[in-house]
Amino acid sequence: MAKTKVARLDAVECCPSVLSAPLAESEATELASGFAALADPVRLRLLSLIAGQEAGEVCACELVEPLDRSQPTVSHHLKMLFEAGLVQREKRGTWVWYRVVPERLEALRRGLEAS
Amino acid sequence: MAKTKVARLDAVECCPSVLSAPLAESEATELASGFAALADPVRLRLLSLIAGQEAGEVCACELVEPLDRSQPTVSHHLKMLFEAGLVQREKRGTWVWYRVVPERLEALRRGLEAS
DNA sequence: CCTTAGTATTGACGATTGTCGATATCATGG
DNA sequence: CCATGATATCGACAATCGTCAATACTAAGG
Repeated sequence: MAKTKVARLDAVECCPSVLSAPLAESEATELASGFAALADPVRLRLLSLIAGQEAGEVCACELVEPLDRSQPTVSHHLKMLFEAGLVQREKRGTWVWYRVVPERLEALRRGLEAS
Repeated sequence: MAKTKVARLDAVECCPSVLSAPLAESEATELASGFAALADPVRLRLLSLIAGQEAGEVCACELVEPLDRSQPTVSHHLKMLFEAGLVQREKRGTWVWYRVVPERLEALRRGLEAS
């Protein structure tokens, strides 16, 4: 991807930035909901656990114990991450496998970029 | 709020990343509180309004009207941004002037960086 | 079928958040 | 001093959030 050439265009069309004033109310609401998904330590650790896997994915069954939270609580946070577009999930038999969506993280990261 | 002393001081103190697994609980809590400060549309618009000033700073009196919120509400959000280290404030006579702290935004941005 | 096991949902609870009106604090200019 | 105006704090309220126990759902193996 020739990113340098189209970088500005993408930034303008695809993802509003905090530093590109003035931020419209709808853009602000959209960005804020993304950051809200990151505003919890359990969810951040979930992301880091999933992203840290060699295979790029991990079974939900391996995410309960290291977080020291109940299974419903972990399931709840995984759902929030999924609905925020930060992780993707795939059911295989009894198990559900999660992987991060780097593009979504990148979009939020660009929201904090200095113009 | 003294953090427990850690061997890899630089790596831990400077900027933990979501994608640098595993994210310790204290690091996750620290990062999450930063993102929580960004998880509100009013605060994002405040940041964009302050950052968008030519002079790099703006009087608080100019921030109430464009946000369509009461003065106490805006003051409340400015306080949260200040306590999160995202803005700096300076009192000059009756007025208070705000400017963004780019380093803080940058630190949070790096928290979302791929490895 | 029935049991087992992984995952999701429900219902409840205390804690936190965003909001505003009322009020306090503070600096300035008569 | 006092009056004015900018900013911060307080008190209250509804709404949302994080959490867990209980339970429902679902796929696999006897």
